[in-house]
Amino acid sequence: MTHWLCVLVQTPAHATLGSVLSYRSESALPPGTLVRVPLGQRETLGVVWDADSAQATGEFDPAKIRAVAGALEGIAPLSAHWQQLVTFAAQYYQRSIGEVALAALPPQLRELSPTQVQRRLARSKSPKPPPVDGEPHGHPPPALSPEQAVVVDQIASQAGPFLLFGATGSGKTEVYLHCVQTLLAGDAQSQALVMVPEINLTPQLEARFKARFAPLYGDDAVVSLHSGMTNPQRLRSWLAAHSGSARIVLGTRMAVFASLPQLRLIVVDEEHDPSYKSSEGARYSARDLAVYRGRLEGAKVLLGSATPSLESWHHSRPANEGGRYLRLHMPTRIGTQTPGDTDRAGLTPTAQQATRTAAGTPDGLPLVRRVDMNHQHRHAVFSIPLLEAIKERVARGEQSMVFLNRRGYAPVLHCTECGWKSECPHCSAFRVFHKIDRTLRCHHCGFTERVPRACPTCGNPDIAPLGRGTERLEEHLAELLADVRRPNTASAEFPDGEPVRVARIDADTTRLKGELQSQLAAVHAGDVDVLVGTQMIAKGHDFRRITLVAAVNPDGALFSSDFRASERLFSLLMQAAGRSGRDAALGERSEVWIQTFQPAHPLYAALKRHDYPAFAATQLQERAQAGLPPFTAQALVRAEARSQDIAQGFLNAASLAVQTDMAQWDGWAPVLSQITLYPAVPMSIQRVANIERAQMLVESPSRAALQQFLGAWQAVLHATRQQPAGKGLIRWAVDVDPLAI
DNA sequence: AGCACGCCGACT
DNA sequence: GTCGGCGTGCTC
Repeated sequence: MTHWLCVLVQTPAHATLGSVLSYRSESALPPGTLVRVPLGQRETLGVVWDADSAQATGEFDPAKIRAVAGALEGIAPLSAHWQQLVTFAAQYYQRSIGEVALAALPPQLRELSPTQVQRRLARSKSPKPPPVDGEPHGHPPPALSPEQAVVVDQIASQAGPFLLFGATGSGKTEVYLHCVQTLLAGDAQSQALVMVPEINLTPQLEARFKARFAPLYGDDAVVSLHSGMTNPQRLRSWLAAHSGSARIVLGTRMAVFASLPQLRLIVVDEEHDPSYKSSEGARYSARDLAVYRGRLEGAKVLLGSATPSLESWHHSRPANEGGRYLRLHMPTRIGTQTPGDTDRAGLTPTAQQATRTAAGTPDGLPLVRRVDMNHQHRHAVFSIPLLEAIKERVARGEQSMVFLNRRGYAPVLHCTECGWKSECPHCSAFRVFHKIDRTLRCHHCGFTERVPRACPTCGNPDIAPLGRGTERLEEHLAELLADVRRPNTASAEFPDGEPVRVARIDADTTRLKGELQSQLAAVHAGDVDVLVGTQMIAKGHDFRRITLVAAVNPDGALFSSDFRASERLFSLLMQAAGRSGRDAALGERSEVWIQTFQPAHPLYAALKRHDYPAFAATQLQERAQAGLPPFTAQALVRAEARSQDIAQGFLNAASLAVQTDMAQWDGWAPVLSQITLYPAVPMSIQRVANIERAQMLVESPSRAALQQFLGAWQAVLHATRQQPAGKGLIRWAVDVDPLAI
């Protein structure tokens, strides 16, 4: 008997071809089945979406329908829940369903021939059995602190979703571990998904989860899923999760689409982190999809952060005020056992005690100090008191960390004679001076040239760096500390102690795989006295000997045109503060230094009190008054073209067209009346790699209205592209809930 | 997006 | 004489 099937295939967003194609098959294939299908001259991976329904053939000429080449044997169909997640994501983020579905599968499933997939499948079918001696070996899980115990009880007894608002060092990870452990122990099939924002954070997380769960469930029970893995590794992890043999999946945002047939718990750590929002393809928010997926599958969702996103904070207001998440609070830092000299690699999970520590503040949080730069020498990079404080740390054998969110030596090179600046010829941005290899590098398109010996326009040899990045900061700090010696412990070679060691960690020093881990290990081993870096070092890493964290020049974000800039700054500084004094023995004298020209700014005042709730309250009040998210729903339509006029012209034409069309459609007036369409404007970096970029903001007080509108606008945008206004347009894309405008 | 077909310059 | 440049056009 011939069956008619709808099959999803990967087709580009702008192809006239849809992503749901009709095929026939002699055998019945249930929805969710992975199949190989012929498409033009090639054969590609498809997912059966619907079988034997009227939709399966649609308008398409039945004579042209081809037969599926075959199903991928041995791989169970993707669950109805997974299909629903993909359907929702495609609809919400305005992409084709085929694109979302196929992008959610491991690349090798697409690339490999069915026989190759079979071979991989057979190889992974021989799992090492978990140890059978019932009693787990290794370290017993640490006792929970009273705060952790309360939180764990709440999670066990309530439905969620939960927002775990816990200070850095309050033991959120232990709560995750505990919840996962309870879940797995109570249900022999259940699976948990734990997400972190960055690939860099997965190794420590994996080490910690494996230490806890491999003795109980075997080494294969914990798998990772992130884009830093090789394709064979990803396929292996994916198959383990899909078959149910992996009980815990750890990963970055892409893991939210993992096939987990028995998913019961989703953890989103550092839920505020912008990395959860995808910035290419379907621009999904893995955090928001996690909440949707949890509801869909009946899995508990636990979002954790010391500085929640204002969206999540708002959603976790009391239920009688309309909150949808349950807010759980852990304000206290947990005392840690002084690790002594054995904790060198810093990778060993830290044994925790349920004790409060005496530290900079009553909750064990570091003291925040503001340095008024108005009272410092005009061009001082390091204020005198900060420099003294760093020297004190060196003298005591403690470590300091200095942040600057700008890599390279100087953001611009400039001619003192004619005013030439190191603009990128392909982008509307300056090329950054990297002294280490004497290059000018564009951080947007990658265009790199050697630094000219003299000014390219006037020949003046006197071209100077303007501003500073981490490279220059490291150099400058090394000069300032040149005379300082470390305390003389054992070295006979340096009677007065060795020179201070300044190191730098940023995207430039960690380009090679494994570099970050080895540089972090050097910091942990005490080989570094002062660490200079970008926000890369602010996230997650557990430094035990750092007692001073300094933000040299954070003011920029206070006056940014981006309404989310202060939220990000607050969160970054709180995270950075969290790096200081994690060792209880040193916690007492741990400090965070903020150099600022705005010492009285409310953001810094709230930071000093470690008072996120107060900061969030004022921010939310401002957002409400200004009609910004989370009180308004936003979407951006971005267009790329050879000229700015074409990009903007396309957007404005599509905007006009949808408004005139929609005004005549029955029943659409109420939708349109809730939509605000702004004029097209150039993007903040207008030109990248010689492509002009423009965007248009769409706003609505109603998320549902915005969704309806965007869905209908899609067709108009496609049509506009065919019109004269679309001539010369390269591409366009919708970004729902954009993070930067 | 792939992968065809299709019509013009430097090579075995 | 062919190999190959990337310009349009189609894929259930």
